Amino acid sequence: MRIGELAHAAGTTVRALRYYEQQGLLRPDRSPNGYRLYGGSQVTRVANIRLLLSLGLTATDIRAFLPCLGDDIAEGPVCPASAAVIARRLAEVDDRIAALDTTRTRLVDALARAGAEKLARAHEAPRARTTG
Amino acid sequence: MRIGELAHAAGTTVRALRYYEQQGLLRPDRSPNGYRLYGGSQVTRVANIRLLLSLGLTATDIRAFLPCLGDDIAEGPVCPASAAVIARRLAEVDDRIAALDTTRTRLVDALARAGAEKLARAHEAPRARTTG
DNA sequence: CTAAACGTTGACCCCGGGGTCAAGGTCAAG
DNA sequence: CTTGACCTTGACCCCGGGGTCAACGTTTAG
Repeated sequence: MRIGELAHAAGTTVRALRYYEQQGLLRPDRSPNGYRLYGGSQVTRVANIRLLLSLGLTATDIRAFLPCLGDDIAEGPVCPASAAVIARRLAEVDDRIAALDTTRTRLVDALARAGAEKLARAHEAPRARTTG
Repeated sequence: MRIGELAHAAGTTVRALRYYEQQGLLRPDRSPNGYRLYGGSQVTRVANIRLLLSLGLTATDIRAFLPCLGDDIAEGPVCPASAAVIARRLAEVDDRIAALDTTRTRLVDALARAGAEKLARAHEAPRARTTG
């Protein structure tokens, strides 16, 4: 299949596929006229790339998944080589969450000082509901 | 005082101050030779701008704070005009946190499938400790 | 034959908050 | 006069993930 067909099958755009290739995530064959040619398994591969991107991994990060990028990573096992990458990203996410929690507290505080006590109280600690 | 002095006093850079001005957050006088001239109160103003930026507000958002940007917003009341801006930003932060929580769960899950069970368990639910 | 619908590469645009030159004006001290 | 520290505006660079042209080649249908 050619790039347009793959883009359609994978629910993305031609531009994105060329970008993934530029980032070293895809290596399509070329027909004599220069067109990119993809096999059907590349649909899964592209889906995996997009899944990992949605998790906040960068294109560079995803290169660590190359050995298992053709597998069904949403369900099955992920290649061990990527564990370090995931762990690092996880740490970043934890940091981001902690920072946002701090920010949240300060915003609620500022809201209270803005004379919007009702509004502030409504937002007081909504996240507590998720654990208690 | 001139821009270099203010930058030093406010703990930031000349470039940043010019950027804030470009964004409409500062309006210094000009000396006959074109140099920017700032009063001492502008130090607080710049500190406020930087505080709000650190909370994730954008330069555009901060324009809503113009009426109270000279006050001591870290301690005293914030001008009511900015309440809506803060509330909106708060909603965004809540969304971000929720999204990151989801991402976190998926990352831990992926980590487990990567054969790094110990690592995954270590990260299992560290945020639960903050509420329980 | 021709037009449409594909494909190709290359290059500029976006966002946010500035960093980092470049090229030049101004002012005090030596 | 000269040096050096300060100031000015303008313009390009960064990151990530592409969007959106431009200018051109190829294939397919009528």
